[in-house]
Amino acid sequence: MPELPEVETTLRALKPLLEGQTLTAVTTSGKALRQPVPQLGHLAGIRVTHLARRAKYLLLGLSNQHTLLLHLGMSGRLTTHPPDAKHTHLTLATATTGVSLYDPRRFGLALLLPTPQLSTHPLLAGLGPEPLDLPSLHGLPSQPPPILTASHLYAATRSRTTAIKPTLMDAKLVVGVGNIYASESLFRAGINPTLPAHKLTRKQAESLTGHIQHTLTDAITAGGSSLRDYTHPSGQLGNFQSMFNVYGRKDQPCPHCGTPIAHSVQAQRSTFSCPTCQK
DNA sequence: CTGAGCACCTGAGGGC
DNA sequence: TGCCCTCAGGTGCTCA
Repeated sequence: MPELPEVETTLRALKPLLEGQTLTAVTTSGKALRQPVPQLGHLAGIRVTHLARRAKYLLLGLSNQHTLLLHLGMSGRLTTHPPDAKHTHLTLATATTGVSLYDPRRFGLALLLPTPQLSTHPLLAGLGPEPLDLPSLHGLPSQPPPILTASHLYAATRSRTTAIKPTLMDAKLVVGVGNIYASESLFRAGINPTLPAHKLTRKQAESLTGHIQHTLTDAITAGGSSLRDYTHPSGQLGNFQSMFNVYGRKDQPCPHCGTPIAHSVQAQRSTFSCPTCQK
């Protein structure tokens, strides 16, 4: 499920459940995610001091000068109600609730890192700017990360001959733009996903920057309502997908001009676009 | 440095 | 019913 909007809404849902709470037990499945999950039983009695985010990494600051870094991969969720134990790889229990990392495909990640070394950890050190300035970026032990600007997008694409769509998904350039929102942002900006990145004009860089930011902001607003279903048992999966203009809509009419939406593959990932609106 | 390809893993859905 | 194929929201590695 997770692109940046879902990681962000997950964080917002978990914050009131975990922040300031003492962990009563931390259990792991013993199965490896992208990397082996460390033993975490010794975190019982430790307090979660704050929740933060960098790119799609959730960062749980702990009272023992360590940070629990979590990533949801392709299929991960953090939920108070995991569907089954088979794919529940980590559970953080407090006096009042339990939050589980549920991840069938196991592309996720759980690492315990010394907080002072967080910003220099290889996973985080090379990341590009954040698309949005959000409260979740603050409270990190280091300075808040830079925020995407059109100037950065323009400058950083000058040396890239690869198509703009896979380039947008490169976290060295900008973090948090996944496969769905790369297609959606390019549609909104009217830019062909196959345009070589270095051919992006300054004007297009400005437009694209704005549309990335608006698309993600809209998705966070909508994702809040769909993701709540994962942490609260009451709801069904939200109508999250109804906001997509092109993603998953192959052969359906473009919402602007009615032309059938085209599907292609770039860097082994599905791309959706309007052949008329994105010249 | 860039860019292309592959790898990790499980489950859902379509065609036969 | 079952088998086989393709596809899925991410990221990091290798090799040219």
